[in-house]
Amino acid sequence: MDKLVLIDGHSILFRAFYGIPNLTNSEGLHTNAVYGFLNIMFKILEEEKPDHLAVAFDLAEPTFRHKMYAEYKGTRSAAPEEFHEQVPLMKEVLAAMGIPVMTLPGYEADDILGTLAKKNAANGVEVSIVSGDRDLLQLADTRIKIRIPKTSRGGTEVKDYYPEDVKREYLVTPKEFIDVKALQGDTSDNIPGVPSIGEKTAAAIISQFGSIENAYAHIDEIRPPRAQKALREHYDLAQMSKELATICIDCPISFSYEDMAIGNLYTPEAYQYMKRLEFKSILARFDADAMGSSPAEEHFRVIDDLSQAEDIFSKADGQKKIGFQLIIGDGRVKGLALCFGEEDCYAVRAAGFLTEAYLTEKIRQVIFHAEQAMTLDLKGQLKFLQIEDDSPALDGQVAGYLLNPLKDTYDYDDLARDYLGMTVPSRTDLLGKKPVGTAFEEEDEKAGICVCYAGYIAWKSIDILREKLQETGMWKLFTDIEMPLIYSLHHMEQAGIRVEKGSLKEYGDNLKVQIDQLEKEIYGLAGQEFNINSPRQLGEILFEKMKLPHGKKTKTGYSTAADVLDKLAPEYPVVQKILDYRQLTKLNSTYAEGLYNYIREDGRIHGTFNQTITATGRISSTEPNLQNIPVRMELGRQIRKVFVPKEGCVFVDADYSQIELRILAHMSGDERLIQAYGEAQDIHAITASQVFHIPLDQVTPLQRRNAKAVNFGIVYGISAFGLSEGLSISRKEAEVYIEKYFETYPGVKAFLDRQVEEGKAQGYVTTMFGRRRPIPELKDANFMRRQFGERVAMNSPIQGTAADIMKIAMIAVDKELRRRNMKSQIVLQVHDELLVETAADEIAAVTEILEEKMKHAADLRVTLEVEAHAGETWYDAK
DNA sequence: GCGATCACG
DNA sequence: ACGTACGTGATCGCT
Repeated sequence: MDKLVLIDGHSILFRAFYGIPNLTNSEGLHTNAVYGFLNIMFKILEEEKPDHLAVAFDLAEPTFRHKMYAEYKGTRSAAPEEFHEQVPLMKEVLAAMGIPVMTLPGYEADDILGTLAKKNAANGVEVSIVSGDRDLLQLADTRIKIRIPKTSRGGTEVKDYYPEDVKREYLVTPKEFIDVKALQGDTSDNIPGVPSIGEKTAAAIISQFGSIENAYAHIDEIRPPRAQKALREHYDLAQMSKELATICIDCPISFSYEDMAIGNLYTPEAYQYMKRLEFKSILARFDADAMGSSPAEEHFRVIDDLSQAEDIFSKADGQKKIGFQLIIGDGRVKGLALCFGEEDCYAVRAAGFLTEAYLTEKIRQVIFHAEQAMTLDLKGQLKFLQIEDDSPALDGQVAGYLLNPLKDTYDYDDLARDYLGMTVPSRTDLLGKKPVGTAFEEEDEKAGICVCYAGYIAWKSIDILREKLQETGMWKLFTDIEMPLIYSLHHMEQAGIRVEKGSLKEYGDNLKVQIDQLEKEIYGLAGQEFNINSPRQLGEILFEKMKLPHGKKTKTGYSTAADVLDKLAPEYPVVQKILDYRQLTKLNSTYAEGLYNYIREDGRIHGTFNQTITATGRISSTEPNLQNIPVRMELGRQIRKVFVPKEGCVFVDADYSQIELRILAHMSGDERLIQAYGEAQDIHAITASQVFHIPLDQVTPLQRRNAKAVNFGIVYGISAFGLSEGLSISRKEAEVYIEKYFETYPGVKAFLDRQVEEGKAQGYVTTMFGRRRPIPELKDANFMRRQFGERVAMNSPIQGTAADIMKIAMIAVDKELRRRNMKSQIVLQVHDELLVETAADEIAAVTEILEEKMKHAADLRVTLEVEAHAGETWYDAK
């Protein structure tokens, strides 16, 4: 069966433009629409596997419709410049892939599509037309499928229309659909229509009468009267509109079926385009091997012989700049990369005389004798690399993170692309899923190349990364905070935290008993067994079978989120039980069982603390996440009792009190807020007192709660909607609160406005310590995303500064503990909290160090308050 | 692999 | 009209 896919170029490009977040390459070219178009196209090609393909575009010049109707506006005149500049680019990219780009003077893309679709379908070809424009539904036919992509939440879904689908949705045939459109009131489209007839009414009238002509012939029978009047007065307009909306199916387009045959899309020419546009996921579709390799590879050498290694190390020793990389796999050193010039790139394999100890000692020497040594993921190598923060080692990934914290990865190929303008094969390109360590050990040739690249790119990017960090004012942040932090995080990971295995098991077993009980009760009340953990099944049981009033509508069904169920719980016992069940299963699977599996031989959990993940500068915690251990609910909080210090130790826990609000006071310089925070212990109460004009001692718990929610809102980037949700009040009331807050603290308002302004002007906002967060959303074509950008502009300087301060404090505490050779060690950092496993005889000293270093990590116009407690478990130390 | 949910700051 | 509080990660069900 022959298959032809026809794409409505402008329409799909336009849709992608508004559907895909703003994207620019390093030249500053807007690329989001092209990117979205290509993804939709590839998706369709994969689904349909057609043998023929073509894309039609409109031309700027007038068409036959303009001649028919002087007022005709033509297609989509009001798109922004960012869209228009992508149209020629799109055509070039398609041409590079050998895909026919069709245009026809005097006609629109629709006409080309209609003509080719009908002609080829008549010859027995299966045709798919891809468009975002529903007017095309008139072309649906037995062998013509209209495919309309919907950019729904991230992914693109394609909705298909054969004639019966059009009938189902609009109650009319494809041919009649033109009449529906013509009858319909103008909806910002380019075609005039009869005013005040909506889609529903128009569809009903046409399904009854078949056409506007016949409807007009029965004008007295038209219901509702409003529509009858409209058609009576504007019948001529409707006819005109019908003519304009009718797609021409015999326009003089000369593309033959053979012209549209799909050849090899993955041409070197197309590859160059994808490279330039930085479409990484699309580049992955190309066979990189066939596209030629980087000339740097000529000088890559694999070493597995001792005497050669000796030569290289002695040549490397004393080099000012080096790139290095320990290759680790299965907890062992498999080799290393070492680079100190374009022609000196080596992958040294650990084998025979080239032992782990030999390699690590040699590289340690080379690093210490260098002025600058760069590597990627230094923390991951510190277990083997016996160096401390007095070494000149720099981490290129962390540098890349500071320069743009929004990326997912900072691998050598990312740095090569972003800072060296080079396209090099990634680890995955070279090795697939296989770990480098294993592949290198097995003498895989490509692994040698991969290892060399790591060293080569680390070496080659030293200068540019330093320059960029200096240009952006982040060099100090890099060298004084982020680099030392690597060592502190490493120490913390090495320390781990002790967990009582037996107690954790007991806790889990206890939960399981209760879960079983609840499960039975829920089945009883529901009248059947089902998977309570499946939101889909649960929704069906609650809102269809049991007919409970459903709250929020969702994408895939009914929402069964806690805030929805909370409202139903008082009235329906089963709902409360489901909430309890959810809580218990969460505690059991994520915490009881989840954590249990991470306990190592030493009785401790050694999680990973990631330094290059968050957009704001915070660290994150994985495998397991030790930064979200329950605390808010008592039952969950009990888990903290299994986190215990080792023998002879207690925990000392110290946390900042309202650090973000204090930072807001300082950064905004609002005198009233600064004074308020200087005086009062209870920040939320004093906010209530000042905002609502009540004496501090007369603030009610409700007023305090409201003030607290407003404070949260301010830090999150205030919006009336968000606050109204948080407080379950109307938007109007929320607006009043916000207004009163800003009247009370005008400096805060000015500060937040300034962040948004700066964000728009510069493309990024900054923390007190110069950390940047780019906010591309502020320039997005999509309103919601722009709005999001504004909230981010308000929040990031605050959250980011808090993160900076905590990092400074953490480094200082860690260094002090080590300087004094103390036995105590930091075991956790939870954003505004440090947990120290403290030797019994060091409690007073540790408490003092924590308070001192945390309070004085930054010099603000308000004091930083720290609360410290000692306890036998984490539960008790809070 | 992604959405829904829920744990934390 | 749009459809939202900021920042994370793990688990589950489902395609």
